Amino acid sequence: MKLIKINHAWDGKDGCVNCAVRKQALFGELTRDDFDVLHLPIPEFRLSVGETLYYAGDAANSVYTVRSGMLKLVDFLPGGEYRIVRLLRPGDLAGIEALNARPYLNQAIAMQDTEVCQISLADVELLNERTPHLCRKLTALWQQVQNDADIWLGQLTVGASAKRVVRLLLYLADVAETSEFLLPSGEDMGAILAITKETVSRTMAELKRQKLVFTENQTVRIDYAGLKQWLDARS
Amino acid sequence: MKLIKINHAWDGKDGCVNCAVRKQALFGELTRDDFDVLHLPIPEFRLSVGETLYYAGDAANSVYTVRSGMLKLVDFLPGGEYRIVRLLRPGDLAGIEALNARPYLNQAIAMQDTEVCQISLADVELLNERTPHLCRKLTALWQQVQNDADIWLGQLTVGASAKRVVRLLLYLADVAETSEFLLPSGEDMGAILAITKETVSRTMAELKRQKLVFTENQTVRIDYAGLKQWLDARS
DNA sequence: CGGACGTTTGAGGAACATCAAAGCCTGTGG
DNA sequence: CCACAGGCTTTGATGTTCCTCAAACGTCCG
Repeated sequence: MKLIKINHAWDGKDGCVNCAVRKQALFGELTRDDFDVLHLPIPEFRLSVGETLYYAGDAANSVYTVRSGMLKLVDFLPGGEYRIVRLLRPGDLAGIEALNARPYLNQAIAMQDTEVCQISLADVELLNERTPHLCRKLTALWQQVQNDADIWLGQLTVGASAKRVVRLLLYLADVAETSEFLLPSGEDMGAILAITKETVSRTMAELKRQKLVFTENQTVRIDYAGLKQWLDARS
Repeated sequence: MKLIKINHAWDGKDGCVNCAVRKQALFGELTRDDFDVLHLPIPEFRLSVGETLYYAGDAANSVYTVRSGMLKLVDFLPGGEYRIVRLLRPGDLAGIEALNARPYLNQAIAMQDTEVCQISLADVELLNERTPHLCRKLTALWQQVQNDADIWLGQLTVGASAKRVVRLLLYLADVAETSEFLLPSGEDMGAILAITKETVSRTMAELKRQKLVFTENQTVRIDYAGLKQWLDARS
């Protein structure tokens, strides 16, 4: 793996303290002094679309805070198929299983241009002994994992394929906090929903015909309320 | 909810310290002295098949360590369908989302006669300030959640229905650590795999014909190696 | 301009859901 | 002890959904 390492002018303590995603991220509840414990500067990497941050089974020495962009966590099945089990957005923590000294469970691949901060296991452990803040934040991040798994399992892999597509669109709008966002490729949507890209395409075409979604290039705008109603009508 | 409360002769500190599932469970890494912090005795409940431990949306003041039996975590969908998103076995922690002051995410229902210990949020927080052991154990338990979610998403909701059934049987054997175990009802297996109970029944019938699984009453014995081979043959 | 890649659309067939009825345990009350 | 009701499972017949395969179309880059 030879990812591009970024060197900011503000590398060092102030960079972290003022980080735009710090509130949501792992270091969200640390005090300014806590940062003195860390090995600074924190390495930061930039990934382009399709690049892999780590592979399933890799020895895990770091976790990564997503600063911008989006990562997909992918399971490859014997036979070449793949399944996307989670999406990571700014503030999320990738490779969280490293905290148990386990190899990475899945492959992390950038779906857009993405920036991540690398946090070594050693730093996490140092901080953990120093302050209870980190444990609280960790718990919150794990909770997020469970929350997502719940949505994935309860809503995105169940029922008619059209419903799944609509639920995914609503979910993406929810996490993006806007009804206009970058649409994953048909194949990726299929890998999230456990349906084929052709079925995704057909469903999207139908939704466009019904004026519930509008696309231009990669970006999509959805009629959030309309889609919710569409869902309720066939539940 | 009026569950049956159990009163053991050994209620108190010794009961916990000597608990059969303590090593895997939340208190696994506590020292004997740590127990002095707790409000003892720890309340313990017994649930019969079908009884509910808590409902989705209930205010969550406790987590529960499963001592024996099995719980299912269930999502109910608008329309009466339901989906099982996780199974909890002895040593697992139910209601883990309570640790973030969130209401319970799903309904917990006993699939067999089941015993649980109730641990109040207050106790967890007391311990957490006193010792870093708990945080480590919590992290391990959250990891388990992620692991399971991964298996669920990657293996149990993907591919032909027969493959899913076989993967579920192998999974159940793995967690039970024996190839002979209590078989969930057809409807429950369907709710885990996102297929109908009829399809489950047909698949099981076929596997019995092929001498890969044997049932008597509720218990099932599987030809573990045979099923693995069966899976590999059609991957 | 041409090639690679992702999307769209179509036709056909397989897999699974649905509906329905019969069979099988289990517990209950006569 | 047997009869019977209720729940769960089994099996069958039918229909729909969605996957598969295939070809055409569009878009991005060299």
